[in-house]
Amino acid sequence: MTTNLESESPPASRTRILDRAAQLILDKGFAATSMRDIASSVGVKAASLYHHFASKDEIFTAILERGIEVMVTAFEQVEATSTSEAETLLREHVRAHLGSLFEFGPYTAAHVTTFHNAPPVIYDAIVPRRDSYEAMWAGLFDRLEQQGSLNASDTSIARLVLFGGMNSTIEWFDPAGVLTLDDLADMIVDQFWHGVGSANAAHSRRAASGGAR
Amino acid sequence: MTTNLESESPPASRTRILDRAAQLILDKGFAATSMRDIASSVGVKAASLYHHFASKDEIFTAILERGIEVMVTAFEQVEATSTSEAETLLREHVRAHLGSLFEFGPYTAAHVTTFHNAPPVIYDAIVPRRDSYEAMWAGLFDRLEQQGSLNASDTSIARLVLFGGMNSTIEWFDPAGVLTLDDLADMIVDQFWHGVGSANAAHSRRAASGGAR
DNA sequence: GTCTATATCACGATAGAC
DNA sequence: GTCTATCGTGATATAGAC
Repeated sequence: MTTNLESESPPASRTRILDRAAQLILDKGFAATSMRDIASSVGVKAASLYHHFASKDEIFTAILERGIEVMVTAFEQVEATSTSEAETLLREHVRAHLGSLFEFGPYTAAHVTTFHNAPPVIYDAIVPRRDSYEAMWAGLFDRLEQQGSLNASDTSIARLVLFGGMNSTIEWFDPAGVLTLDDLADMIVDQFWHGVGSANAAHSRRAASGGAR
Repeated sequence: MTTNLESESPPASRTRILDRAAQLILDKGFAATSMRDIASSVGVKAASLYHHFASKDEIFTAILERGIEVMVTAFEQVEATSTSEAETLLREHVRAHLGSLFEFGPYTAAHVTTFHNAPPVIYDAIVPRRDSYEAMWAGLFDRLEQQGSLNASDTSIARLVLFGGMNSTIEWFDPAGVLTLDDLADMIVDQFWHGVGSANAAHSRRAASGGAR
């Protein structure tokens, strides 16, 4: 390596600014996070941020985009290495999404918690990318359904409810606790796939193919 | 009735202010909603709001409290009229919670979407009430588990994931569409109770009591 | 690339007339 | 109970020195 200056107390790079800003926005929300807050967290004055970004909106937009990028990358990585068995495939995707929320910086978490009331200009700019990630999951669910692996009366709603459950974990799950993200993914997929109601109590509606549980 | 003055264009009552404020806060978030915004929506000037509330924080706190109050009332009403069958009871509770989100003003919806990054003072003031609502659900789940109706490896996590799924509906469900809230509650409980994985694909783990699905 | 200084504006809140 | 007028503060953003 020709230089090692960058290894200690780096100058305020775009990445460093975004890292800190994303954490603040996750904690306090976008509107309540000031440029002075971000600058202070980075260790510079507010005016210096404008050398790296044109506006506060641009910082927020970059964070939301990065959040999606993390999720998309995680999804594609599973697709590239997956087995064909339905439940296992879903488990890997759920684990990957949880990884996006907890393991790759605050970008995805900030995206999930703050997107829905972002300023309209930002919201509209991000929606297409967000839709494209959602389309990946919709495609996955379509495939599972066509295989006969999925039995929901409405797969879109089943997917959205699963998503809501996954995304809510950032509000209550502590990845440093006794349960690992693998454990959590297992529990979520178990619940989604098999249900948690006792078979005894519920010999109801779909008393079909003499199967499991 | 002795007077009917109050039936048209009422003076800015506390309730009317809170109604409008809750809707704005649901849409834009607390920090991005100004007293001028609220006043404009009510049809008065900002200074007039201070005749009814001491501060913006007080308005927000009142909205968050009312959101919980709506949920608690809905929960208690189900408890007071419920049958004993586990799945039906859960269905009624899920329907009641969805009703709180969609049918009783924007209070509960605003609570769910904006609470997590409320200013610390407000957050701390609301947490106890929020915990008491959560305790009601925890109690319900404990009862279901002791009956043998619930089969989750961790009932708290099962409950939190269900909650995440329910609460996410305010971001994507349109109660004016083809599906009713009853339909939605059915789908969510079906998914939670029975799972949506095909029995064929998943004769796995818990191949227990020759039951349903 | 970061700083000081500042322009401009919107915010929450108050005072006091009506 | 609502208004006009305003205070003090902190917001985003810019200008220009270093």
